[in-house]
Amino acid sequence: MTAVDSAPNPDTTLHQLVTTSHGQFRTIEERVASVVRSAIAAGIFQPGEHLSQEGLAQLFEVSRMPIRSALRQLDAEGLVELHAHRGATVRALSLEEISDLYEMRILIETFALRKTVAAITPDQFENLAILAAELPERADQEGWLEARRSFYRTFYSIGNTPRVVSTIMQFRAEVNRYTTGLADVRLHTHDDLLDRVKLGDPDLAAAWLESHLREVAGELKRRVAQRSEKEGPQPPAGR
Amino acid sequence: MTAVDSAPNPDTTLHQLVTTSHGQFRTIEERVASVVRSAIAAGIFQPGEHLSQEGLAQLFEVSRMPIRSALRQLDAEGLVELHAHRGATVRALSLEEISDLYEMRILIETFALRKTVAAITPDQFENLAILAAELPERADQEGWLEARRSFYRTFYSIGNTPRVVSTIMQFRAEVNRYTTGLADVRLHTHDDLLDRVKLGDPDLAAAWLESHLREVAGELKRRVAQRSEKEGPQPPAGR
DNA sequence: AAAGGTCCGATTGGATCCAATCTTGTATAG
DNA sequence: CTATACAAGATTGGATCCAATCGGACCTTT
Repeated sequence: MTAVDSAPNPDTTLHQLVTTSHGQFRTIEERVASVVRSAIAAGIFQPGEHLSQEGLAQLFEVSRMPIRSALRQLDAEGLVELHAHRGATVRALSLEEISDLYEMRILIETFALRKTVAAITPDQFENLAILAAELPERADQEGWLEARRSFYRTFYSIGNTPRVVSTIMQFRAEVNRYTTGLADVRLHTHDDLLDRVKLGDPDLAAAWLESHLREVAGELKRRVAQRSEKEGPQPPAGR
Repeated sequence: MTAVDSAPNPDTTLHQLVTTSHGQFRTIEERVASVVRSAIAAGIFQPGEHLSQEGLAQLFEVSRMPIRSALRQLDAEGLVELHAHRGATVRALSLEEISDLYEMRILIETFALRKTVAAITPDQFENLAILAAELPERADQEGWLEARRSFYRTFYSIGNTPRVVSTIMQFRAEVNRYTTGLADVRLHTHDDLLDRVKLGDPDLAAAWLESHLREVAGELKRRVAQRSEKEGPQPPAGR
């Protein structure tokens, strides 16, 4: 129950996530993993927060077993931290780790973007443009985050192997919960990206992506820095 | 039992792994995950092979539950593939995916290596030199793979955040099982690496690492290609 | 004889129960 | 008054049992 009560207000959103996730998964653990992943991305479960198996089990109205499986998976994905006999906490990233994550994103995503630009067909481009056009109207809605994930997944899947795409999506998932506040900036990011892709120059597109990611990382670092000095100086993240 | 019998001969090695893993883990699932990870890296469990929960449970003489948790974790790490109600198989990488994995390794590891070169102290260097000197004599022994893993982990931990190190180790773990045959080439790789690090020039060290990884990747691709044409043409990896 | 459907065995997913470990509060000794 | 040791409660790890799903064999039908 701590997992539920600790969320100040968006508790309703959490229940929405749980209830709307019913018919779309083959097993319960997949359902749980997906919902908790989304909840962490949306900031409903905040970094450092303790997630008790019993609380989640009551929330989903299932036993603790699929919860455990889901947490194990999220642990390997880097979203939660599991300590033996002490339970799970939402992983908190230090300023330096966020910075590193963005550096790695720049390296991998520019590598992948070049391939995408080289491989994309007019049909695929049109399809992506439609998806991008649908995104703004879903903003602030419940499926927003998932829709954006889906867009980038199909985008990078063009010209890249599943292994590369999964790495990209994992990095994105890890930083997502820190970027939820910058929605105003990122509303037409997709259009900007597609504009560069349309030109067909891999170097140009890669250069734009790098500067864009660096910009976001900078703003993020600024925000985290000023927040941490407001809450008083404390080591990156007490364990 | 299929999991045991299918290994033609190194079956004994598998039992060695299981028996020698007794006192060093806090929970059974950690033990299982570690042993299976090593077994996949060593080629005892071969790509595409089916791993039954019951077989592994009998092998470790435990219930199926810690097996399931361990498999879930290895699935998220990319070493096995989990299909609902159909069990786990050792993930088989296509030629293109191996290539991509090495490209990503080049990007991330050169990034990390520059930081290591810049941050390393004489004491740390001496410590690593000792570890590297111990490696050749443990070759072909049982703890060889783990010792090498440990070396690279401590190496990259110098000057880099845990998040970066864990990404590197994950990539390494995924390609390890395809590189077990090239031990002759990689016996003094560590010394070569340390030589470059000793010079203190990040660019030089990064350039060497890139060419080295490219060389290994090339040999790997050649080997996989000729093996697949010997076994007859077959799609990358049937599911 | 080939194609489709149905039934049964095998394997995995989920629930309940028990054991082990950690945490917290309390009491006692210094 | 502080610090350490002990003990009770809570939470997680592991085992056993039951249910759901998948695969293949056999049979029926055209």
